[in-house]
Amino acid sequence: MENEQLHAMRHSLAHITAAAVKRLWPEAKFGVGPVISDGFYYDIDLGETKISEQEFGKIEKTMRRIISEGQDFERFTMPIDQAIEWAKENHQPYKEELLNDLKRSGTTVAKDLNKDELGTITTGDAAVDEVSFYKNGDFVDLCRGPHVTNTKEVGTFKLQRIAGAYWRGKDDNAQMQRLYGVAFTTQEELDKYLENLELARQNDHKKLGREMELFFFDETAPGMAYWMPKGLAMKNLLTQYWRQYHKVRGYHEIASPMLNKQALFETSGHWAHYKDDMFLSEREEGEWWALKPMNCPNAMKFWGVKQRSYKDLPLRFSDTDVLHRNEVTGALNGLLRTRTFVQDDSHNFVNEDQIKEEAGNIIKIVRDFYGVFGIDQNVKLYLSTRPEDDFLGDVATWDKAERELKEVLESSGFEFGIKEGDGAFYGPKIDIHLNDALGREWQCGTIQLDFQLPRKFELTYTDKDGVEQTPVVIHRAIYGSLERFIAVITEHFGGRYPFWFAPEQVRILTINDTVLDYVAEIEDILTSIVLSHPVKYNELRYTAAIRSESLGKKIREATLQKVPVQLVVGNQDKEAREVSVRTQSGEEKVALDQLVSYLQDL
RNA sequence: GCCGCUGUAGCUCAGCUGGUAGAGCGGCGCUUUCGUAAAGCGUAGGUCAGCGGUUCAAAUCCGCUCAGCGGCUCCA
Repeated sequence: MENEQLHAMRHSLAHITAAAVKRLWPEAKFGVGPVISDGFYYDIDLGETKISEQEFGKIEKTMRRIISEGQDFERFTMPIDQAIEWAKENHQPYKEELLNDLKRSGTTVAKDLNKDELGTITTGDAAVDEVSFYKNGDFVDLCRGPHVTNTKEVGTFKLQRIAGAYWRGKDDNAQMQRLYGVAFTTQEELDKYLENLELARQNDHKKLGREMELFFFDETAPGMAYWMPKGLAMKNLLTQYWRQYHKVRGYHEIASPMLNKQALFETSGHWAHYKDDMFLSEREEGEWWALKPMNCPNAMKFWGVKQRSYKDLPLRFSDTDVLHRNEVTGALNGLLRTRTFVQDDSHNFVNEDQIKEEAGNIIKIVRDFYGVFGIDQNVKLYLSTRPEDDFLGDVATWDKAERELKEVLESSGFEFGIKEGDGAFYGPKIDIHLNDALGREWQCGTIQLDFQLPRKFELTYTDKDGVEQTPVVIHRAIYGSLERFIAVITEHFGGRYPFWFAPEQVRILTINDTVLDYVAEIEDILTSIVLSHPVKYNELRYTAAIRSESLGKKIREATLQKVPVQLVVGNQDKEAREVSVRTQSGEEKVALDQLVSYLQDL
């Protein structure tokens, strides 16, 4: 198989990278060096020495020398205890840790191992008797393989970047230096890959946001977007569609304070967990107020404000209030990760028997919303199940809920994956992921069951037998955050949004000033146009470029700003009572009295 | 928060091993009224992210801080 060969090439390059690093820095201690999509990486601990990109040339040169030396990859095995001795003698503590895990559990995959035992020394019976090594030249590495037979067979590669990475993904462990490389069979493939990467960067929402005048950031408000008129138009349109859609499906929109005293979050439990990530203000000694980082605690208040009956269920409170989270600086990323954001939130109160149907209803909303943008085939859904130990509630309830969510997913027609143990401590969840331009996955929509929050707020309803019961809450957001959703669809469409969603849908381009009266006439028509699908009362967004510039320049500007419909207006058009319509698919003449229906049919 | 990189005019960028800042676009003014991706001329913009240090001299070297990007961790 070609893929297996490419995998072996990349894996071998990881070893060659490590071998080169060892030649340059003999004291290097190595972690793991796996294959990833498009390439490979190797985790290296060089103590105080920091590799920077300036050293890539030197490392690559050494790698090329190793490759040209034509070293064979030789596999051999060693008894496990002897391998541990080898790691000790060669001062490879990370390998030693991996070997101890192998000996005890037969695996080095951290999540399959008992946390408390991770990396500890093992006594007693071994889970594996011997382990395999690969040797190329004088470089020996613990490895399952497979590899190419000779270093000359590794194809073409390029070191890409260096980044810090915690050993075994735990931030209290040592931070290693992760050296990333990309690798392909041929130079053409590598060039193509780098070229595509460059093209993907053209679709960066931060770049398009500036060019299309959608939003910007300022260093006095890190992680918080400023919305320009065109960007705000999109944000409002998302909300408008959301509001129209939910209103007729049994959702009740609410709004609540943006600032609460700490007591609210103490009740919800967030104070203990997330105090450090909240924006706080100490109004009086010892009295803290917090900008709300999520809507749930306030949403709970709406249930508790009056007596509730089983007849009220399901009861759905939706809102789009502004939230603030003091995300760590390193996590911020344009609109993809902000400190101020709006969730298209809802808290649906149900009883346990209604979970499945309600989750099914929400999945249908997901289908509709993502379908409206034509991206329902691009989503990836994940079911996250009960965490190993850090969870609340009884296992039977969890199991039943997980089973039901899985059934909902199975009948949804969406493909989905399962993230074992990745659920929140209060309940299982379904996440909806979308890719950005660089192929990174971002969680957008989410459906989270919560068995705990209603208890914390002591919320109850009276069932038909007159007994007090506790409802279950489903936290759900379809877009996720409006900010992130806009980022993702901007990158998905490269700024060329569907016509109904385009921030500037139509631009009139004049040829000279003698048509200004005709332009006014056209503007009257455009002002009257209201689109009705998929969003009702979607007033047409247009501008007129009437400045004394060449037509070529006006076309260039409108095209760069990705305005989907350009109306060229000159004397010929004026006399013929028509406009020259430019779209991505070409150009055509449209009679003035046909303009409304033409635009409404786009 | 951690690791690496980056920060020069509104934008995109140039500025070699230190000698005290430049271009194109954009803005403004004048001219031009033009038919499908950049009209012409002129002009104004910068404590070179900020603070401190080394030096006769710092955009350039060093330190700290801030912000952004790529990863790691996190993501209620």
